[in-house]
Amino acid sequence: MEETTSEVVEEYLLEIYILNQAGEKVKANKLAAALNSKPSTVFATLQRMKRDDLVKINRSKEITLTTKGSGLADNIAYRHNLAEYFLCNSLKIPWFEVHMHAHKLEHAMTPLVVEKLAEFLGQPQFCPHGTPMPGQSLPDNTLTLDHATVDTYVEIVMISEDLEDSLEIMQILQEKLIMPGYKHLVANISTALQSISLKQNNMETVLPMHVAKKIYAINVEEIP
Amino acid sequence: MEETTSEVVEEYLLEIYILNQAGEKVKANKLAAALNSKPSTVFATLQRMKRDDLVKINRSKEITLTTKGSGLADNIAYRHNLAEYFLCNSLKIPWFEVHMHAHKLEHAMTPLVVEKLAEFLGQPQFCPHGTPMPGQSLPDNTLTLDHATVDTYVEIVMISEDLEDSLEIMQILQEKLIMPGYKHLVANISTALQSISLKQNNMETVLPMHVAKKIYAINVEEIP
DNA sequence: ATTTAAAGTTAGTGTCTGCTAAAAAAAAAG
DNA sequence: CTTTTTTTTTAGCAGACACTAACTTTAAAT
Repeated sequence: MEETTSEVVEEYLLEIYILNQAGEKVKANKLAAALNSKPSTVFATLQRMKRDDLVKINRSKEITLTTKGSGLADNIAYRHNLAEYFLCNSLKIPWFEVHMHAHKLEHAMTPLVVEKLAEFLGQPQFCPHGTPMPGQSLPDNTLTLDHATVDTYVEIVMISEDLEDSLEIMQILQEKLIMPGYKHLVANISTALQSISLKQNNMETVLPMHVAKKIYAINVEEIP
Repeated sequence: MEETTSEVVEEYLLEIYILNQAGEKVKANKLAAALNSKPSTVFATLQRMKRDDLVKINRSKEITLTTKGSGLADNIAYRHNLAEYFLCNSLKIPWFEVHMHAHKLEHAMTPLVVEKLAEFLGQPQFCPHGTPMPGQSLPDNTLTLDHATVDTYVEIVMISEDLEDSLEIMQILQEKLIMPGYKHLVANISTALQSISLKQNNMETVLPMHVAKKIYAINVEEIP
């Protein structure tokens, strides 16, 4: 009956969950990079997680969460997003860096704290970076910026979780107002340079495609 | 330069700090009981802490914090008290149980979170149980309830940290309004029964001396 | 002061989490 | 279809933290 999940395993669960959400195939290798760990360490931890029925690994080494693992991951993600919301909106910690602070807090929130914090915050439905809380989803017409069309206007809806690990990128996004709710003109897309350029208020931002791919938006009418 | 303190060691530091504050001599044995751990485990951990210059142990086995350990403990205690204040006043988690939730959070608060949380809460000077934040202290005329005088009125100022570990006791204290700010009549002191009885609003509470010793109060004029 | 009880210490284990280095397997490239 | 590169896995090691069981020292009690 004793089902305690260690902090390390919680981090693995969340990372697998996030990579999953992003539609990527999760391989041990990628996990090691994301978790800043060595392949052999990841391997060992995954063995334990397999033993504890948290993950499954198929013949082609793809890692998926079991029902049990998925349930836990859901909960961890919720705690993470709630913490981010609190840090950003209540404590006014800068948007670009709430992720790392929430990452510590998420493992320390008891069920009662989660419940009361959600109440306190007014049951937020999205984290400050636009990630939907469980039960919520992004609009149907959401697209990633690498699929945007030149000369259309987009409204940012979400920054993918795996961009959040890079403080440098996040800081630029904040400076350039590439944040949920803000509208930008898709000024240029260069296949040659593999980049997309956004304009807002005389401010131009050039994003490499691999970053643009991690940013979700919807098409909107021209800014009034 | 890498000076990371594990969660376990942080708990040891805080516990030693608390027992110290209560004026008790800290011995490994008492620590084991307080930390819900085995003597041999405590011994091993203390060795590591000694190695890392966090504690000193003298010939008569008394454990004291080094300057380094004391500084860390101060900070941990501050995080703990800040967390309690937040849980109690912002999240409205019941007074009697905030301790255990704060106990988890205290290890997960980054310096920026501490700073911003303190700001958000308006730089509180006492935790919900009356423990002063660093820089603050209790009134000069503070006494523990085992030294109260019959037929005088007392105003509770602080519940000692080590009572907080007992949910049962804390729940009773809350029910009987034996909380900072509340005034009670010292109705009776029985040396035979080793107990003290408090009265407030037709409500009588009998406390054993060993509990009364952990409750701090000041003498006040009769309740109007 | 000798006995008894309590507290401290040592020895021996085990799990989790990390690492390096090397081997095996799989995928990519020529 | 080999060769090269990448990924996975094994093996071996280490530190933190937890335990039990036994042993030693210290303190308490008679």
